Amino acid sequence: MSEYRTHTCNELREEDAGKEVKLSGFVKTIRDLGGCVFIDLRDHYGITQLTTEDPKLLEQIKKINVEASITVEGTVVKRPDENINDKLATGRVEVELKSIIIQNNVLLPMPFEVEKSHDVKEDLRLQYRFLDLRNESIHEKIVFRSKVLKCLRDKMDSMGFVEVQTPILTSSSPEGARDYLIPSRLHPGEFYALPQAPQQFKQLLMISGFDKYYQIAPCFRDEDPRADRSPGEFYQLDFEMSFVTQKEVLETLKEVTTHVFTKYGHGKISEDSFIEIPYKTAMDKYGTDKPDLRNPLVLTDVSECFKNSGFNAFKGKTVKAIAIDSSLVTRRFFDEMTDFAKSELDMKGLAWIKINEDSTVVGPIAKYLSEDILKDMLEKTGAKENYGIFFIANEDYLTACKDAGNIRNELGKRLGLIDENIYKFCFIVDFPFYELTDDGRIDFGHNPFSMPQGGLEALETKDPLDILAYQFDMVGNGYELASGAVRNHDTAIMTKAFEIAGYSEETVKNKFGALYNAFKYGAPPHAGAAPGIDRMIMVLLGETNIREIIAFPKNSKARDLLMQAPNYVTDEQLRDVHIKIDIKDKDKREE
RNA sequence: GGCCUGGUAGUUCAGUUGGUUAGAACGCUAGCCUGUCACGCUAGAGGUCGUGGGUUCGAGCCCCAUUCAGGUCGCCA
Repeated sequence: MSEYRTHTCNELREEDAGKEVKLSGFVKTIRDLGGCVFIDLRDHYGITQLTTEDPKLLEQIKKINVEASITVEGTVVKRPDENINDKLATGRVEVELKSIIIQNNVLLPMPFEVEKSHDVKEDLRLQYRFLDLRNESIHEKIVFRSKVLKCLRDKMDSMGFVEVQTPILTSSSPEGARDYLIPSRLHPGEFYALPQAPQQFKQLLMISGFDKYYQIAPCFRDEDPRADRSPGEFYQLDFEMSFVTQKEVLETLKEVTTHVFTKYGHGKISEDSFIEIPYKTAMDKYGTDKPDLRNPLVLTDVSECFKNSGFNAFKGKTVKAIAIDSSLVTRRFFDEMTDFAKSELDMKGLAWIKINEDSTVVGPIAKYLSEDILKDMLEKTGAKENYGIFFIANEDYLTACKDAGNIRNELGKRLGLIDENIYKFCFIVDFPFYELTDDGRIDFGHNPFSMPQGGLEALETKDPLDILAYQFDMVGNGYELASGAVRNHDTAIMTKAFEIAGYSEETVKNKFGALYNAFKYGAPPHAGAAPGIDRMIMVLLGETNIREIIAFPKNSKARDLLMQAPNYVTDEQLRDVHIKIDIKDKDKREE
């Protein structure tokens, strides 16, 4: 028997009545009724009500602060029928106290009430995260995360994957996100970098013949966070497979995702999930490469319709249309959407028309649309009586699509078109291999490790901007949940691919020396992907803030408010690693 | 780095057109209360209105700067 308890706070039931028990936990609330008192004792497992009428104990309880940790002894008693609380698993019994030991009282004022911590400003919560995590609902999310991690590991094991841990201290890779750097003590002036992903290691493991690798891998990127993007560090279910094509990787993603979302999701997986949508189609139809397919609205290209209309502002531009059933909205809805487009999306305006019940058409640009044009437009968009159509136009094709995508999302929200109780997944495939940079150069669109479709022949014969990559994302409910690729394992293709992007073979050798060299030793064809675990758990729980499902998250400036990192270090520490600080505002440095 | 929003009691917020002593709820403290489980009742303490400057007879409110936070764009192989 433990010195501290015979049972947890979630164990005692009616049939335990009469038992002498010992419980330990935190004081959730004290309800002092004068002659008797009730204490809700909370531990990791649940809540048990304690009670006493003993004057000596009543006196002792006056000294106990809420959230103190205590150990109590007492007798389990059945509650009278009229006092049963079915909201608690232990609500049919209570513990009649015999003794209380205060393990540690609360010595400072509480910064907030634990029971209401969810409503408290985030920086205060993070500063006192250890108290925030006592809150049952927040505590539960971390437990949930543990279950999902175990589920993922079990699933990967059962599918024959081997978990391999790869280095945390590694080398900086020049492409991609900004690295976190670690100065070397033994090698003055040299730096390690924290891995942005175990990308090169997992490819090396394929060359080592591990066939199927996975890892719940910490990844580090020194970029600004977002609500759905963890600051600084995050975890991926990183995996890679040999002798497979894109098809097998997508199947694996589907199997793992279906498994974990069926087991732990709060909604059903939609029947039509896991369809493959080419990147270009996604941009055309949804205006984004991470469409929320729960939203039934689609974009229609109506640029042609405006070519011969009298509305000059749209002439020669890309015009996207979104048709909505407007029978339940008023004129005001259209105006509010226009305001939204201008203020939130920085668009110049948002044109619209509304088709009345009697087929008359109203709206700011209605008068510019001839009968023929209108007929064509209704046919293309599927609009009819009691429908409205929004128009999004821009000289730049992609900007028009993206703006329209944002309008589509907002319409979905405002019209309540999103079914919160289902998950809809899809694969976005066929990402362009190259794209133009702002200054007109050709550069890799997504990542230089992926295989161009058509191989060497495509690189030698096609317009680079027409070449597609075996590169894909998995999207769920509008979130990018994974991305992956068939890797380029052929040094001839690799050299050519880099050449087109303006890099010499020397550069490739320098940048990816280990990989480049290893590919020369019978590298097998391989492919893989990496679902983001934090984001997956966030979507499983229906959360919109990724920090909610991380035990000790950094804030949106990548600061750890609890441990106060980053922070200044001593001059001696700096000397050890051969670093001199050179910042303008010297006053900011503390000794 | 840009843009948007916000910072008022321990916490969450309200605060009218710039006008007397800045309010509420919860929490906290003290007292009362023997069946509560959001216990109830009574009383009380608690504020440099983020910071600095300005306008004004007068600023929580208007202006400028600055700082912190959240969101977003850039960024994120």
